[in-house]
Formats: sequence, structure tokens, C-alpha cells
Amino acid sequence: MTQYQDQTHLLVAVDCIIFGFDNEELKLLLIKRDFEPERDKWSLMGGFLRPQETADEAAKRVLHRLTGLQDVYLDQVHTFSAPGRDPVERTVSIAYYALINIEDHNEELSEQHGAKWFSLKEAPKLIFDHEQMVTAAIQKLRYKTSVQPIGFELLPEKFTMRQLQKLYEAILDEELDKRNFVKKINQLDILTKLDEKDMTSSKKGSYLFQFDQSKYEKQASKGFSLKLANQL
Amino acid sequence: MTQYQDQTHLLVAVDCIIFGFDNEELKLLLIKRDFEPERDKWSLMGGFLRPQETADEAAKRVLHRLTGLQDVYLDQVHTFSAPGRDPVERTVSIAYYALINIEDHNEELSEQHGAKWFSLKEAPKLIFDHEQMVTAAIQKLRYKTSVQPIGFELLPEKFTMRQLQKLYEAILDEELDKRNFVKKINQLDILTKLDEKDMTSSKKGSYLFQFDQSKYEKQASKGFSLKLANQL
DNA sequence: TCAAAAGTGTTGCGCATACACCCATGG
DNA sequence: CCATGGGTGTATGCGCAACACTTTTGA
Repeated sequence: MTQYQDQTHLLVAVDCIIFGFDNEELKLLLIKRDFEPERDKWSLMGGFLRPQETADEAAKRVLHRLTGLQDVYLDQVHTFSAPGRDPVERTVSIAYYALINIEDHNEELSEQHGAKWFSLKEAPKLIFDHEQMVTAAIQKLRYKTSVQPIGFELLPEKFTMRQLQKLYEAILDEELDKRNFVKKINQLDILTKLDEKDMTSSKKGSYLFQFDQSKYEKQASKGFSLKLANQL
Repeated sequence: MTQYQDQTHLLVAVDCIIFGFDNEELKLLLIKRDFEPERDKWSLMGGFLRPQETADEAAKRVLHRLTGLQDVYLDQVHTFSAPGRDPVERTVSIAYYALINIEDHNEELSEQHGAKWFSLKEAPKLIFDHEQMVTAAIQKLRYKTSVQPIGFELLPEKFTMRQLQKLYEAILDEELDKRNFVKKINQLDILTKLDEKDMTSSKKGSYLFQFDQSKYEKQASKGFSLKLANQL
């Protein structure tokens, strides 16, 4: 049986672009590298692919190690393979982005890794090609958001319309009209309006909503015909 | 300096989904595997990543080997990494799709590889996860086509509106209205109408058009605001 | 003269956008 | 009672989709 013995074997890694949302802007969870080269520089959380796992599983593992979270929304973005991208040794890296609720993650764990949230616009320089990865991830997130309603992973279970709107504004980086936004979301018919109100943001209080998986699936099967963003 | 010595090294490959167009439907260039396992089964053209090349370069190389073509339109689709996907040895594969003019490729070369064009709908079973790759490639191609005018790579240098329409219909797998189509393409303003006519398709003859790179760039910088497909 | 493909404009409707006022309540 | 954010409806215009007839000419 033919073997592939003469071929070069390479390191394969995953790197995770971890998005969070603080009700104002999109955030990125970055870690401070604690080994050479580039010690103390900021970087994405990553890890090498192990013999018996898929890249998706590796990304999940890496994410769990940093945040303590399971079942995180993950999406493969792009694979980076320039020979010199990691100066230590050639490594092909598969970039993933993750959407997590910023409140949920285990702070102890992430502190152990020297992790910190940065707003997208104030993120520090990153090592290697990690900034390219972030750029590609945002683009993909934006695209996904504009064709299908994702992003609820970034919010608490119960949220107000206002929060959701702020989230979309942060992802798309444009302001949206309050009334039109509510109309669109309601047309999507994937949320349940609760009887509860959130009283922290105003005197009147604002209704809380909840993502409804079964509604979502019903609508998804019809195809989301609704345009959430002005342009892709 | 920390090294990554304890980590598993893997084979990394690229696989190419090669699209062509015969004025009627989308075609796929497949090769017959001439080694075990799965000898004589149909497969995508692929190759292993070499020490000093990026994945993009590897895809170009593989494509050149099969078709004799240089400077082919290539787009990375997705990376496949299931541990058992290649039974010989674990291989992570980065899938690319390529758009080529079906008339252009070197037939000798492709015959040497036992390559053959198949219409998308009549393609044979493929080895490993290659069918998944094809599916993912079509989706990405469809998406790209609907947000920016690509696909001219699939046509001869001079082509008729009718050919272009057929191409879009093949990619999007839906019928388009002739008059609306012409309007949309004209609005894009990226083609030059020639004084020549193609006389092979009808008695009247139909005008030939040519893709105009400089017009394209001018329009691209404004962003293509035009919707070519009904839905993404 | 007829068959076959090419070329061309108009209308109506649906959807997205733009826009402003009242409500409820805590302080 | 007032300040703050929450919640809601309508009118307009544009862009997309639907639609049919005339032209050309080779056979």
C-alpha cells in the first residue's frame, strides 16, 4: 500500500478569535504570551492539533481551557500557512472565531493565562499574523450576521431590544434606526417576549426577550429572507 | 528558546475543486486515482504542502500540474481535518476552488492524470470527504457570485450576454430573466461591448462582450451594490 | 416564408428607509 | 414634575421582478 512517507509533516494549530460584547462594543479576549519568542506580547489563544481530534474539537478544547465554557459557538474562518508565520517552526494555523457571553467565562482561568478583554478598536498589536486573523474573523462574522441571525451567544439569556440593537450596531459598525430594527427583528419571529422587564436601564423598564430555538429552526427552514445590514 | 518539539506533526494537503463551464452547465474536473487505497476511484486533484510554500502556492502548483494553467482564480474554501478522513495517514486538507476556462487547459496533461470533466449533477461518487468539499465550494462560489461579479474566468475572453447569463444560471441554479439580467450587468459597468458578433449561435448573431479590468476596479472601489441573485 | 435566437422598455408592487411623539416611572 | 429611556406607526420612494413583441437572417 502506498504510503505518504516522503512528504513533509507540519505542525497544525488552531487560533481562536474570541468575541464578547459589553453592551457597548465588541470585545476581543487576548492573552499575553508567557513563552519565547514574543514573550509578553499579546496574542490570540491557540493550541496544536492533537492526533485524535478534528480542528473543531481542538478549537473547542482551547476555548474551554481559557474560559471554562463548553458548547461555544464556533466558526472556521480561514487557514493561514505562510512558511515564516511562526518563527519557531513552521505551523499551519486554522483560525476560528467564537462568540461568548462576556459574563459567563471563568475569570480565574483566563487570568491564569494573562487574558484580557480589549475593545476591537483599542486592541494592541498582536504577534505573527494574528491581526490578519482578527480582520478575517470580523468580516466573516459580519457576513454571517447579515444573512442569518446569529450573535445571541454574545448576549445574556434574557436581553432587551436595545441590547440586541447595540450588538448589531457593534458588529456591523453602523448605526441603526430603532423603529426599523424592532420591525425587522419581529418579522424574523425567532424571539419570545417575556413578561419581565429589565429595570436597570431606565425608570420605565424595558421588556426582556429570549432567543427561541424552535422558532429559529422553523424560520431557518424557510430561509431568512430578511436583510439585516445595508451591505455585506 | 521554547520549541514545539512534543507536538504532533501532520501531513497537510490542498485539494482543488476545479470548475469549468461548457455554455450549458457547471463542470467539475476530476481525476481517477492511480494508487491505493481507492485506486480507480474518482477524486479531486490534490497534493501535499511542501516546506517552503503557502497553501495558496501549493494549490496553484497542483492546478498547474493538471491543467498547464498559470494565474488561475483560486479561493480558499474550508479546511477538513477529521482524523480518519484519509485512511493511509492522517492528513489535514485545505480545500480550494478554481475557476478555469474549459477550453484553455492542456488536455494531454489532464489525460495523463486520467482527468475528466463531469457535469455537477452527474458527478460520480468521490473518495474520502471530497464530496463535502465540492458542496462547500459551490456554496462559497454561489455566495461570491452573488456579492461580486466573478466568474469571467470561466468564459472565453469574448462572450455573449447569453453565455454570461447561462453561466450565472448554472452557478446559482435558478433561471434568470433575460431583460433584467442585461439591465443588471449593464448597470455594473464592467464590460466592454465589442463591434464583433458571434454568428455561431443564431442567424442574427449576438454581440460579443469583454471583461474590462479597469472598469471593474473602478466599480469595485465603489462597492458592488447590485444584487445578482434572489437570495444568498 | 418560417424558424430560431437576439435585443429591448415599461409598469406595479413590496420593502426599506426616514422620521417624531407619547408613555411610564423613579427620583 | 421633570428627566430619562422605552415603545410604537406611517408615508414616501426606489429598486426589483414580471412581462411580450419586434428584428434579423440563414435555411
